[in-house]
Amino acid sequence: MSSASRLTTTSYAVLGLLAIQPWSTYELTRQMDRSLGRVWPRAASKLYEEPKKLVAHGLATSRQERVGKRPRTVYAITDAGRQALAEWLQRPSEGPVLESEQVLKVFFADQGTRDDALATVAAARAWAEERNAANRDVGQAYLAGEGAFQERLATNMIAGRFLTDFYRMVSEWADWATGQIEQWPDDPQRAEPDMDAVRETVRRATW
Amino acid sequence: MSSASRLTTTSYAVLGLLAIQPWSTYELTRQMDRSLGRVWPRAASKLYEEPKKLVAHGLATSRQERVGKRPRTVYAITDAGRQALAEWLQRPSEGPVLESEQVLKVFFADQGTRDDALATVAAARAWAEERNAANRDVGQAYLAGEGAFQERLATNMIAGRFLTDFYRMVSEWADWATGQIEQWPDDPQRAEPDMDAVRETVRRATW
DNA sequence: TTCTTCATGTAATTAGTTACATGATTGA
DNA sequence: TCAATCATGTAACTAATTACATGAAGAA
Repeated sequence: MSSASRLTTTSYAVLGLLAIQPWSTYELTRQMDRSLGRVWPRAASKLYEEPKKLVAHGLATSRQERVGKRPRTVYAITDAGRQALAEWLQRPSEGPVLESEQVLKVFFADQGTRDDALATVAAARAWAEERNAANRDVGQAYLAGEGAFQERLATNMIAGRFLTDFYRMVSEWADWATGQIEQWPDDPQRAEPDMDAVRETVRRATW
Repeated sequence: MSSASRLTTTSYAVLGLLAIQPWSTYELTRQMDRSLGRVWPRAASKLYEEPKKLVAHGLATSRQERVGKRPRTVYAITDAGRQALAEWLQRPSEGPVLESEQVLKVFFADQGTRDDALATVAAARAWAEERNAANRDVGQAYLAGEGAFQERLATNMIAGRFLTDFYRMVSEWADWATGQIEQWPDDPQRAEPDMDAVRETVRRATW
């Protein structure tokens, strides 16, 4: 019995990190902040829970260390863990899930002011630039031979490129949206749709 | 007190729909499926809960109708609701949240086979094409003058364009990734990073 | 008239977050 | 030596999901 509850994608995300090397829980949270969290964001406290589940399933082992008189836990993957990870990699995946409060607000922009809408897309642009800069720094570190886990560069790059493309897309969309909204009158309810832009958008959606 | 718990972004998403017109709960779930759900996905059952909260806060009213002898509830926004919505539109928003099991798997692709990785990116591409087709159909309906809520086209288009751009980006990324992975040897652990591709990616990230 | 799908919810469960507590380390 | 930050967790809470139940309408 013991069951220990089903493994989720988050469990496998942690398991994947353990496949690289053993980590203490805190180190796992650092990795989440830096890399993994961009495509699978979870709160730090979750990372204190999930490895226990992996241990209960026999996919990881835990070892107590101490720092001063304070204990800490370091987790390592088992052979069964590597096998479970490999099986997971063969299974079909869910498509991307996107949540954007900003786009949601743009969708309802006619209920607010034109300036609200402009501020919202400007915030989206700022967000994209900031994320992009951090992401680009990682890439540059690799180019300089300073990236952590150089041996993982081939896979890292493909995921990193996804982020680069995404941030760039958000930024370009924000610029385009700014241009559109600037053409609105003060009361967005009276905004006339730019039919040329609609046509161009439909064309862009036709590959 | 009564408090009725705090309003979340999901509450405002529903409130925004009610600002367009009154809807029954089921109709709200339809809208989620069709439009809103692409940027703020929530399960149908949530849409049976949230409007009650809006009513408790005085932001909406509910009216019982019947279909046969079966009752159903139709919600409408109040003036206070419109005001709350307008205030929400002025507030700062969270940036986009992206979750991708597929990119996660690519990140750990060296723990599986090359074919697994190819299958995963192919699935991402298929997902993007499918979503894109549905999204494009909406745009084409508008062009044909058949879109629902033509008066909302100006705002709809900006949100719709975000989706178009996103699906396109995913699809192009998947093609690029396929080309990269095809160069890997059978065992992805031995994959040599394509340094030219790294350089090009860093350049793309430099605006 | 029965089966299927559409429609309208409620209940049970869970995955995840926020808040809290506290020891260790560093540096002003 | 005091404050701030890094590190290590647990507890309380909640937002959201899945599962379930059932009536109505339309199709076979």
